[in-house]
Amino acid sequence: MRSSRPKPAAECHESVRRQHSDELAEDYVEAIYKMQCKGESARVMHLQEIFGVSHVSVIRALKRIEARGLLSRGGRSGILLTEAGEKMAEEAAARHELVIDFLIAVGVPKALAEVDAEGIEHHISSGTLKVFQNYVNQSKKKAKRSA
Amino acid sequence: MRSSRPKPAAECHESVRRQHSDELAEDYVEAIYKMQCKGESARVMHLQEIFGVSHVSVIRALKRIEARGLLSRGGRSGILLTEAGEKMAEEAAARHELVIDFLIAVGVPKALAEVDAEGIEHHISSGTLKVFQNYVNQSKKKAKRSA
DNA sequence: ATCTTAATGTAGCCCAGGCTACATTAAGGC
DNA sequence: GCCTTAATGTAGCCTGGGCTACATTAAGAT
Repeated sequence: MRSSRPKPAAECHESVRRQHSDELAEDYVEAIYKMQCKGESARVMHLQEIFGVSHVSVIRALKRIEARGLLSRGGRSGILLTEAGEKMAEEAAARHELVIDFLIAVGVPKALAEVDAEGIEHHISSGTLKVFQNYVNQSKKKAKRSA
Repeated sequence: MRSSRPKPAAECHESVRRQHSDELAEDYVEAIYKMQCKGESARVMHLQEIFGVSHVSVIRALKRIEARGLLSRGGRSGILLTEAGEKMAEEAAARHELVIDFLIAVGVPKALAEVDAEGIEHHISSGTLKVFQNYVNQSKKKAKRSA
């Protein structure tokens, strides 16, 4: 907190920023989570590759995400998700999977579905997600029935 | 090459930026286009309201979009789309409509579909859009048949 | 013609998220 | 024990997009 800051902003754009920032945070915690699930400890260089950005960008993102209490980096022991971070990661991963499954269910080729899910997963309301969920469930039922 | 480089960047993030910037540009030209269709000439204050940002942000966005050759603002005669701008607007509007129609077709309530379409329309590949288009067409056919 | 006001534009700041270039640190090889 | 190297971290710059506060301009009222 700069002490010289007269609290400049109207509140309205706060939410926009936050949302934007959430996207990035979710992508990161999700990636870290997946690596941890595979037994690997997440490293800066891995994330750098995954997101296709410089290690500097990764480090700064991690700092911001750490400041939000989603992870901690104790020295070089890699990156550890906090409980909140894990929760976010699990939710993000679930949403991600759901979007992919949904896209596949409506006929998008798997590879494309995986790409597009990345793009849209952060922009879908919970209401629409529920619809997606229903749709996927229906599709599965139908598939089972016809099998 | 160090201090003398006014064009510092590696190319890789160019595309990311461009894409991001495209989103905003599309939203603007689409909004302007719609107003023009209704016979109104687009004004800064309108866009300000539509996007819920300050007029300053609108002006700066318009400048950047103008610099990209998508519109021109000759004095106070309002904002005019160039041919390229109109083309972009039409495509964006069509995509927008398609996404809404698709969401509705899979069961998302209309109001929600309209909100979510805003969020995701910029992140959907042309391949997936085609799938959406097919889906919508099928739905319409089905609706007609049962009618 | 002047005055007021609303619309537009400018100046200047903040933050996020890119980058490069340089600095440090941890590990391994010798 | 040193020396190289790869991973990480720092400094500093850019652009985009947000804002407030102030400046200008176009119009309408008087």
